[in-house]
Amino acid sequence: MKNKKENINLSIDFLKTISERNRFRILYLLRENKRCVGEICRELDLPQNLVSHHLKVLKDFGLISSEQEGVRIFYKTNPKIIKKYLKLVDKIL
Amino acid sequence: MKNKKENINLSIDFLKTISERNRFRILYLLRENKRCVGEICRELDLPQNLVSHHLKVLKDFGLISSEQEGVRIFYKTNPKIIKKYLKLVDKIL
DNA sequence: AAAATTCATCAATCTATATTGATATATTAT
DNA sequence: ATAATATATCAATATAGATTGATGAATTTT
Repeated sequence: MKNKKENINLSIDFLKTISERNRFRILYLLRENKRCVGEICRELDLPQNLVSHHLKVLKDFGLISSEQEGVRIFYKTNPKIIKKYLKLVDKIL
Repeated sequence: MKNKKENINLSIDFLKTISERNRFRILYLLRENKRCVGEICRELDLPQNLVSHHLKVLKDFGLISSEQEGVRIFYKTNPKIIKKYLKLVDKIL
């Protein structure tokens, strides 16, 4: 169990990560099925480099994971991790 | 019950509102006792106009409320409303 | 009524970061 | 080996919004 200040900072970082519109939409899109980058681009009508960038931010925070399948890379979300952070925020506020 | 798109936008607006560091700290500070603006400034070591600005953002979103007492204005948070929005986010993601 | 205190508001500036454009890397197909 | 496809990365720019500085409005005190 971390201390209060660390939990506050962690909560803020989490909230900043998911509050960006396109990242939130990506998480929403991935909540059911895994998708490759190109699919995400098409579904959300966003350029590839932008989607790659947001995927990296989400992955760096541990909210999504990826697996290579041939030339494509599929991303999937882990709802349990998201729930864990939401609970932390709920506990603090 | 609103439609999906509205709920997504509402969630994003909520997350943006609380993810700003100083607003998060204000909410954290107010979660127990009400405080006047000056107290918040002193506790968080922030200038008065900045605190007023963030209080307005939080109040406009309905996350806090205020009551005048003489020359001072006390703000308090409503944890139930925050919980309601967190639940919405949890449902969507 | 004047001064002091508390808070709000507005315009200007600063800052963080989202977006874009160009390019690199890796895998598959021909 | 070359071309084609899919994704990542990096530098440059754009933009949203946080912060600051100055001022105004309201209430209380003297």
